[in-house]
This record gives sequence, structure tokens and C-alpha cells, in this order.
Amino acid sequence: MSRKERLERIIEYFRKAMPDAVTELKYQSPYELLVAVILSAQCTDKRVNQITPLLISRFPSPHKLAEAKPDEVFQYIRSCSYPNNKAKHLVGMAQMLVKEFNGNVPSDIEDLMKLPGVGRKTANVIAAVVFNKPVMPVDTHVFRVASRLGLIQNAKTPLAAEKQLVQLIPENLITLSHHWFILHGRYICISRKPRCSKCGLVDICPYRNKNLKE
DNA sequence: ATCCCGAGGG
DNA sequence: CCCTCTGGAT
Repeated sequence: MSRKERLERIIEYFRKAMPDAVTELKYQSPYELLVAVILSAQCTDKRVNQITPLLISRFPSPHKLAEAKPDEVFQYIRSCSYPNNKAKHLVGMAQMLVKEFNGNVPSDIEDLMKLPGVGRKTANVIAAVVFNKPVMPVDTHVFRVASRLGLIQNAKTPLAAEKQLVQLIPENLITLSHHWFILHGRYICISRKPRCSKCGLVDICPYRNKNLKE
């Protein structure tokens, strides 16, 4: 089975299982999504969603957050991973938004990556979700699911995985596929104990057929 | 003990 | 390439 055939089968399955998959992060503006995605590093979306309402009500705009002291921001985000780093990143990010981008979230990947706390994955999320660009953010779920399903091979870095996936998947399906992989990875193709009995792709899954035959 | 929508620095 | 940051759930 070629990778293209494999992809067709996977798309067919996900279209039925999750026809309109979107991010589970709660947000009402590009600024709020940017804050949420920065917080989501090594932290569950569920916890981020518990944090952001209070944080956003205290710092409702880049301008407000730019004037904040990292110590105060820390108090709002202390229950997520790396709160010290993220507090500094959030304030620095807001300051750069105000100074360099007129208080607006930029659409260009290179511009986004200039922001403190914004690496390639976060930049790609903003570009994809806010600006509808055909880019593939590769996080731990995307990397794992794409690997297990045999959509990528020998990818040692997220960037290598990203390049393979962007080349493989039709442009108009890249962002939707990103969300499919995230949600499938979160609820079905779990890292430690995949729920293969809930998965409709077991017949074509190399990972399942090699490692988990029951 | 391992994982969660990683990023920055050496 | 490596390391550190670092809370909470399972």
C-alpha cells in the first residue's frame, strides 16, 4: 500500500469520525489564541482552558499584558508547566506585539517566530487557525499519530515530519488533518496505551500490526 | 515513571 | 545535537 493510498484511507475515516475537527483551546481573538498556544507547551488543553479566562480578564489586550510584571502573570499561570518561562515569554510577546506589530498578531511565520515564546509549532498554529494558511504544526500528537499510521518515515525532528506531511497532504486538507491528528492522538491513539479497539484504522496501522497484536 | 498541542539556549 | 524549564494527571 502506497503512502498516497494510505492517506486516502485515513482521510476517508477521519472525514466520517470527525467531520469538523477544530482546536479545543478556547479563545475569542487571535491574541487570546496566541496566549493559549504559548501556555499549551507540555500542558493539557484542558488545563490551559482553566487558566485563560482569569488571565485574559486581567490582561484583555496585548497592551495590558505588555505592562504587566512577569511575577503577577506567574500567579495566574502557576498550575501549568514552566510558569516562570511562560510568564516572561507572555510579557515579552505582548511587548513585541505592541512595539513591532501595532498590537496585532502577525500572519507571517517568520514574524510570528520573532515573538518570545513562539517557536515553529506555535507560529504554525496561528498561521493555520487564524490565517488559514496551509501549514502543518507538528506537536507530540501529530508526530506520534503520523508515525504510527505510516504517513511519515524516519522523521527524527518535528520539522522533518512537517515537511513530509505538507508534501503528502493536499493543501486544502492540511489544517483539518492537523486537528484530526491532535484529537485522534489525544483520545484514541494515546501515547502510553492506545485504544485500538476504538480505532477504525487498525487494519492499515503498521504500529498496531507490529507491536500491539492481541 | 511517563506524558501533556515546546521553546530557548549551549 | 544536547540540556533546562517544571505542574499536574495517570
